[in-house]
Amino acid sequence: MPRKSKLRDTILSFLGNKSKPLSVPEILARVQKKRKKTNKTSIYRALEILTAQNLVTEIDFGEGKKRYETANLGHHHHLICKSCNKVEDIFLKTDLEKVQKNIKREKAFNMISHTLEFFGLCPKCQLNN
Amino acid sequence: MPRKSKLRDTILSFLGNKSKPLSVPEILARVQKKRKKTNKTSIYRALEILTAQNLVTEIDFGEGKKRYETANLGHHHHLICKSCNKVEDIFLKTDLEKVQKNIKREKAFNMISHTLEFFGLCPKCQLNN
DNA sequence: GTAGCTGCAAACAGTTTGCAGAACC
DNA sequence: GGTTCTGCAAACTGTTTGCAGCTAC
Repeated sequence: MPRKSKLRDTILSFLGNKSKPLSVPEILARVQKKRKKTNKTSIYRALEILTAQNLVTEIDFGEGKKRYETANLGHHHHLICKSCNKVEDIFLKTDLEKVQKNIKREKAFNMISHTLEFFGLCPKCQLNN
Repeated sequence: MPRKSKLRDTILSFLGNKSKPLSVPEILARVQKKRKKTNKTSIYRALEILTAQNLVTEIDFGEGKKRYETANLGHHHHLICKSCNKVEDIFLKTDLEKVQKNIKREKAFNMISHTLEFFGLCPKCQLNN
């Protein structure tokens, strides 16, 4: 059983202030402003535990590194601006329920999860062009 | 303008034999069976050109490395088995046209692209449990 | 001959592993 | 006191960069 850990609490508070999903280097930089000697290894291990506890969700925007966000928002997707990199959460009403059911029926594929991210230009960046 | 390149032709032929989308290490291993001294740098640069020419598509299954497949199948998604790692192509009839239109209308977000991958258990692996 | 392609060495970024010491309960 | 957490050093993997030599046209 995991014990109380100040580091994990700190990370959770940063991910809670959700500007956007944070990468390990970003989390490390923020944590080190409070505690200089914090090590990246500890961040990786803390995130591993938080993810296993379903307190944090791992996402991947195809940047070659993972990002993390609090899980308490529930299942959702993201609009990622290719120009300013802003990330907006988006909750699909019907989601992909029907699509997944069709796949299960037609392919006998037992669905566990899916990833769905949208890339484009946010309203602001559409103007600056 | 790109010239003719034996390496790019070789890579294309491997991606054409599509077992599943290949990563750079996998492509390198296959190419080196034919030409031992082929360098990974050349693979990366060849793929960069092929991607720019829209002959090859880059995909990311969240493994910490990119994968590549021929673009000639057209836009599609993947069913990835979490047990045996088999990858099956899937073509969604309606795709996400409607979803994307709604987002554009509601959020004024100008959509460029999206990623959508499904993870689960293939029929075979459902039995071996 | 000149632009593009390739190999090699080195660097770089994110991530993982092993071990010793500190913190928790 | 034993288990969990943390820091540090080192390694590992995928990717990028600079430069010199080779190839295609």
